[in-house]
Amino acid sequence: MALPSTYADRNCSLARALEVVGERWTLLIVRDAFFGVRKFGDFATQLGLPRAVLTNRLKLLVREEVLEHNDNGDYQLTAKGLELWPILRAMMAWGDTHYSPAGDKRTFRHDADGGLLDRDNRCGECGGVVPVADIRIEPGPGYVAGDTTPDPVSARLNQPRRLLAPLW
Amino acid sequence: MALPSTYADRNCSLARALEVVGERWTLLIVRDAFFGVRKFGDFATQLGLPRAVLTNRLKLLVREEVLEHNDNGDYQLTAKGLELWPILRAMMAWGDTHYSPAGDKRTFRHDADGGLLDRDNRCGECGGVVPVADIRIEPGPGYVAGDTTPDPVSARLNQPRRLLAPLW
DNA sequence: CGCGTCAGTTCAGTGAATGAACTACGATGA
DNA sequence: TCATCGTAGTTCATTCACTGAACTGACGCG
Repeated sequence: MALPSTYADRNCSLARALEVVGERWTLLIVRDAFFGVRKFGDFATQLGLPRAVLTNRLKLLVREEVLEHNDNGDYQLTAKGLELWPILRAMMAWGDTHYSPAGDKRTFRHDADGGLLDRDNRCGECGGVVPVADIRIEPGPGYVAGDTTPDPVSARLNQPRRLLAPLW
Repeated sequence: MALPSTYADRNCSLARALEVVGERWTLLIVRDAFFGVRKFGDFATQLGLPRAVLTNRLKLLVREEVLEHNDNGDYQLTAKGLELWPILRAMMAWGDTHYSPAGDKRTFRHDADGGLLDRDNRCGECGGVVPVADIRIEPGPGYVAGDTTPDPVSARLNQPRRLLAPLW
């Protein structure tokens, strides 16, 4: 979707955004990066996508400065990448609303005071807008235990944890 | 992306949402629906996508109850489809921020009082959250005139207009 | 009846995704 | 020094989806 046969409408910032994060797997990779995944192998394990595709996507994301590939081989979100959070949040919210009748699959809390976050990242406890790094994610009422592949990466991801904190 | 080879992680509402709106073209079709496009031919003209692909995407969106196909052949957003607005808004905002140095390509205003909307759809004038149907969209500072194909559908879309109001 | 328009369908060609196997390379350790 | 292991990719044959152009079928109009 990205480079070959680009979207025609240059006046649409949506089309431009989709050229970067609109391809299959890309947003899931970014989501995993928010959840603390940083290593090639961990992305591959957790997402189960072909390694060749992962290579291409990571290259694109690094080229577009959504991720940076640092010296010890880790892929980490840049400031530009962190700004994708509202998109992920909106998509998860829509998916939860319409495809998870038992309730949200994940809950987001303010790590400092445990307050629930609304969909604009505002804390129900202290009322402030919580920066991404201070968000704690945990399984929500709609979470189905045992429904994930029991790989060690997923196991860690499904523990309550702070966003962006490295997995290992 | 949708049915064949579905995303594995059933506990991720993001993956579930992406199965519906994550395929190439789908979000652009939904965007056009917000902008008032309702007819097969107008989607095809405006997006320049192969008609076979358009057929598939519309079928999927109707099956998922994002659009409804009413008796006179129009495709219109359902309530579930309208709830995709925050996703579109977030993506357009990100695209504008990072790929439109001259400013936003579109501005959103409260049609009643002309107040600028922030990224949560709150009106800068009256302070209320504006429902989608009361949003007026118009070319913003980053809009590049003459950069779109001069088809009649695009021409109408680039006039200031209310969201959801039919094109014709 | 003849013509144009709209809404799709069909089809050959191409490019990307898939899955499995393979390679390159640094760290460990006998 | 050399074998072993884990990580990070690459390669490749197959499958699948997208592309673009042409075609079909239904409806409206004069």
